[in-house]
Amino acid sequence: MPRRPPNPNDHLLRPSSSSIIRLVKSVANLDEPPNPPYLLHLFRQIPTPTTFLWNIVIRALFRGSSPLDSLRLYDQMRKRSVSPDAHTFKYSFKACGAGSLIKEGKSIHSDCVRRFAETDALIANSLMQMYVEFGEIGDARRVFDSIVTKDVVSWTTILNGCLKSGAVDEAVKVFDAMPERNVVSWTIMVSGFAKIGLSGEAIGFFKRMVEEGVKPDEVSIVSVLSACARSKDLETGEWVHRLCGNKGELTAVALVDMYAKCGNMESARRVFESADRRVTPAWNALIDGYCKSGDLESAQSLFDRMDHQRRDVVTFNSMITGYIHGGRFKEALRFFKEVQRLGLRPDNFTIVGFLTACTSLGALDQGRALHAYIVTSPIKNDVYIETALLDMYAKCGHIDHATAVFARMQCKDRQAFTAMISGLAVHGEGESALTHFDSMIEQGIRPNGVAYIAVLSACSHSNLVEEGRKRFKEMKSIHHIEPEIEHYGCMVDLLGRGGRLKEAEDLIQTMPIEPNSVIWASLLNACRVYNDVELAEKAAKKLIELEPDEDGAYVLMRNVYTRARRRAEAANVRRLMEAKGVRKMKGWSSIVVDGAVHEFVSGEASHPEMERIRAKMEEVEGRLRSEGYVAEGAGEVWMDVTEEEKEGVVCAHSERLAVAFGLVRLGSDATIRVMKSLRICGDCHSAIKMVSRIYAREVVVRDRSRFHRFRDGVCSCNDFW
DNA sequence: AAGTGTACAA
Repeated sequence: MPRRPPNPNDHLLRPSSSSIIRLVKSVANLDEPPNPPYLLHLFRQIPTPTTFLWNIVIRALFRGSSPLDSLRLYDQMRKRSVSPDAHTFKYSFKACGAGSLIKEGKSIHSDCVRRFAETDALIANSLMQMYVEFGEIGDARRVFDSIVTKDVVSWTTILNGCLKSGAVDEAVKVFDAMPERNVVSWTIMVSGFAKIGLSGEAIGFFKRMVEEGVKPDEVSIVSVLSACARSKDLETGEWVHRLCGNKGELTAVALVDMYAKCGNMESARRVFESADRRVTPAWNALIDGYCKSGDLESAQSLFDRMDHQRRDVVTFNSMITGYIHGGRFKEALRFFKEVQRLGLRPDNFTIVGFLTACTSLGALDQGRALHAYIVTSPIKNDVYIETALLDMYAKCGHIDHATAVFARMQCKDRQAFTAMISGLAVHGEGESALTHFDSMIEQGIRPNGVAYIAVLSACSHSNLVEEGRKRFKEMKSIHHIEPEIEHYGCMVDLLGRGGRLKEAEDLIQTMPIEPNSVIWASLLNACRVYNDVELAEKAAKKLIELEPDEDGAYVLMRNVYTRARRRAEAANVRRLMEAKGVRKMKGWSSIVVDGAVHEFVSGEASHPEMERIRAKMEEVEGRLRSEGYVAEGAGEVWMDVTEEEKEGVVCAHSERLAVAFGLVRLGSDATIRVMKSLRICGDCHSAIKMVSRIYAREVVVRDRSRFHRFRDGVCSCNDFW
């Protein structure tokens, strides 16, 4: 029968019953899913449909993604006492599976056993598949065992169910016991193992399949290429490429993605350029590859070359994360505006990207606005969004909001716990961080190296030396995680700041990894705090070897000599710096007022409201002095300036300018929130403490390593940072 | 009965 296109006005012609039946059959059998209301409208005009007609409409409806309509039809069929046959059940089970209609599925199952034995593979296979989609592997297994003559689909379905439910050993048993395996069975093994991170095994199954003479199809090729991409197995990827050529647009996409993820952008580009159809996923895979390799220019030029109509939300998401990883947050935020302007629907990936940009910029207000938007939008919170949200609040200074987000999370994974722990760490809440870590382990979540970085840095920020030592030992002895350079860095910091300089030095000497600049800088900083000139000289020498152009070692060394009253040597360091052309890095601070970011650089007077700021600073200085404040500049030199300049410039440190600006422009009860690019200096720290008391203002400073919350003359760091 | 591009913690 020739298929005719559905015409919405056909029903107006009041056709005969037989032509309606022909129309329903043709609409229901279309490859493209029909419009459900239209199909139902036609169907209802048939006075007494046969079981066959009910069946094809039930099938058409769930294919058109209306599984609930399928089941309504099944119910009507029963009410009108039409006998269901095997196909009725097959399609109804599929509809239940597709729509996660668990209750309905079980009830139809019991209807079914009253009429048919489960031993019929036609029914049993779809029933099994339904239980697999419900995640009820036990029920699926029971159905499987009851089938008398299992065909290859029965075996393959239960195999898929085992892997989906995480029963890997069971899956292997089923696979070995199968009397016959086709390309689908093999592909299930390939993708199932790849999904749980065992890409090597996944690739092994593919190779075995080829050896046993089963011809790979496009789905299996795509699966194995994805496994190669995941495990960065370029060699196998190239072998698959030779095996399959680049036939088929899905293969081409998978090849581009595989080469890009393996870091071979030349091959990725070659496949892309020679593909007959450059579909959006292929562009996206290539763009993302350039972003991941840090080549934002190539990514941007591809993006520009792309047909505007072709760009989808994934394209934008890739660009956004690319710019974020490149540290270009403001440009990343511009893509969001573009997504909205084009009327594309931001998805969870977009939201996470936006939040990450806010976190890095310290843009609390924008992050908060997005949080409000999520609540009212159709976007469903997931663990990524929630983790990004809590991280945003923590890093923007609101540890209480972060804690609240965390408490409400339905499923807390390792990343969520780690974000919470490191949030508590930078706020100096070490004990709470350790409690969270312990409760994570109690819940059966195994820590990894990153979680341990968070824990050890929490100990180090809160001066929990013994706890830190204990955790560091347990890391290897209990959790079998080999410490990496970052963990040694935390330990050197912890021991050094805790005054155990000798132990810190011993650790550096005995650690199995070559110490890096972070480690030597930590030790040097500890030497400055505890006035150990000799060890400081050793550390500085190493640091300068590793980073000859950086100013850190010189600045710290000058402070060490000055504090030890060895002025000649301090001056010598200064001369050395000048001779080598090492320049001091200028720090900056920023503060948000009325949604606008204001940036301040030490000693610079470029801000348009500088007059008011200067007046405020003079007033503040006056009040500090009358309260007995003396600039610590006499003992410690923090800036690269001469003695005469010293006090004046210390007073003009960027964080002081930002705080003064906050006093001028913010309401008298608003918290002053400042972000600083470097660590806060000791002098500013004491001054801001007093400001918080004299002006009865809460001041929060986020510096390079942690938060300082100043309230009533006290800082949350307890002067330890 | 199987597959495909983008995300969070340091």
